[in-house]
Amino acid sequence: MHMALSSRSSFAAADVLLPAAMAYRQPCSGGGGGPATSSYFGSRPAAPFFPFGTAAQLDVFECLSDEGGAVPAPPAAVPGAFATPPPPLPLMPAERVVPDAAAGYSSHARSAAAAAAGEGPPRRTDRIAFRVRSDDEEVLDDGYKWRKYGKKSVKNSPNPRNYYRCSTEGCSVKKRVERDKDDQRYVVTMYEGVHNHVSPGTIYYATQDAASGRFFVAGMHQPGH
DNA sequence: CGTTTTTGACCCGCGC
DNA sequence: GCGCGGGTCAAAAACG
Repeated sequence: MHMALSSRSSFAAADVLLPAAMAYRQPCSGGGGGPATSSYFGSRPAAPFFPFGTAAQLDVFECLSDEGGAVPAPPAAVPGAFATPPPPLPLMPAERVVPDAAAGYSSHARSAAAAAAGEGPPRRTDRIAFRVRSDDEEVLDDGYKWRKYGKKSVKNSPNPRNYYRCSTEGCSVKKRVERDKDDQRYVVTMYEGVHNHVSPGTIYYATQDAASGRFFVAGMHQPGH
């Protein structure tokens, strides 16, 4: 069963959401105040992926980082991103969600990843988490094809956590999805790793300007296709 | 028929 | 050393 790849008309609002996603992501890596560590995009200018989808559902968009901790969604102007997103958000204090998620994941994900990869070294993986409002849809369509490989109930949450892996061969990007334990209306999605390929769904893609580090929507299809 | 989901077992690191 | 919590594997079932 495939997710809502086509069951939902997510394209209509995508032009709005894409900028939004990107805009939020930039501050995401910086950690809202600390030295811009650029944990995610900054260090990996490659394969883009967009953790969002089902446009209509995206109500609140928060970004979490495994090192900075909470990164409250930047309310207004985001330098660099083209269009300032129109999100009427911030009703949710990010501090509540992040510590839990971030702490838990950073410690365990590391060991687990290391074990799985068979390499002990501090192989830092790009990890990014989003918390979006989605009442009925759990798995947001981000254009990639995911294969579920596990499901676990977590200690401090009544909701199970689902584990997905990118089904594209050679791509080891993982993603875990769970409903917010406090707000069942929200879904926390965590991505780990970077896709080594473009979206099979050929949704949107973007390019990053090496000099400025900014992102630009380059089109609707893969380059050269 | 190929791919994905399901689900329990297994494994591993960490804290006590 | 042991138990707990969390992440992954793998076999079988389900699905399109």
